[in-house]
Amino acid sequence: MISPSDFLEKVEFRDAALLSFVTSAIIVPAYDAVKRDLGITRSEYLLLMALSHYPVLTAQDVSRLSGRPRNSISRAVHRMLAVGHLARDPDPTDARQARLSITETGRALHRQIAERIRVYQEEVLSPLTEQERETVVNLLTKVVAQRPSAGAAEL
Amino acid sequence: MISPSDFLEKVEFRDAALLSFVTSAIIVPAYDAVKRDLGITRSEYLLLMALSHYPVLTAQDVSRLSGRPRNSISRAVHRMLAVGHLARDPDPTDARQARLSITETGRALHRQIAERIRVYQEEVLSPLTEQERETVVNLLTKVVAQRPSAGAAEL
DNA sequence: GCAATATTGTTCCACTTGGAACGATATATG
DNA sequence: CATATATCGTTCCAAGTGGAACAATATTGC
Repeated sequence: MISPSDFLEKVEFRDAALLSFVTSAIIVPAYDAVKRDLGITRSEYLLLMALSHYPVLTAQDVSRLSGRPRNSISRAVHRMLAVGHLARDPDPTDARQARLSITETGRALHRQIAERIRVYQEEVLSPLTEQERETVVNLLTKVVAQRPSAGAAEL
Repeated sequence: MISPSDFLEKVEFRDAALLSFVTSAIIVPAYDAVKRDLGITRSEYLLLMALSHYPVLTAQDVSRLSGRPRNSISRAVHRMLAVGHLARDPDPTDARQARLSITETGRALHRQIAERIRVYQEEVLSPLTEQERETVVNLLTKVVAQRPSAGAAEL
């Protein structure tokens, strides 16, 4: 039987493939679990996540921050408004945009989602010692520092 | 202005977010360029990639190897057959499955795609020294070794 | 101050995706 | 040997996705 990880050693861009494999091992199951159990799509939790770290954002801000297109965020905003996880106020200085903020129930949901993803992260990265993990984080941080505005995390 | 990378420092699962950010910075633009310039979808190049490293595979093999569902691979097989990048022969010992192999034009296309992705990889990882990069690769390899059959690379 | 241009958020649409069910074939069980 | 179960590849369908065009509003340049 051929396993997916055998494939990694053969591929022409092995380093990217390794990064992708590890990322997927965390993100994909976590994302599936969140969608299945909480009914939240990716755009929706990116929206909640952005708003739980910044008190007020426009939809455009969230789009740029998350790397999702504006129409996806627009849909997410409507769904989250409908279930009361978001508040939207017109911006008094610019009638085009609206000021979005997260509600307490939205924040609670975000905490649930984040905790769930964190559990997957810990499990996948458990083969590394504390120090090894810190090394990886430092080196990846160095990489990110060179492209602060690149495509955004495919979280 | 808030940049996506600022977000990384705040998120609850920063390590996964870092991995995801770096992976996306390579994979997403590379994938977009391949689709735009060569008209090849992700399932299709995963198919070509698998077959350029294993002489004969069934669609099921490719599905397991790539982590893509069987119907996606099925579609990819038909498209690649239509343009002559693939050959399909009935398996004499099992009429359910077919033996897939890549043609010379398929192999050439694969080379183009792989080279293109490799260029993105080199550009994004260029902030690391040779040694640092080796360190990252070793540590990620250690992580992968613990879950050889996990979800497969989201390449 | 006014016309040209840019930006925000939305709707529309074409496309990709992956789960589920299906027919055909193979394997296991009694 | 017959029936139940599993597997392969396919088709169907519902859902998510993102580009493009759009109306409303803001900003810029003359």
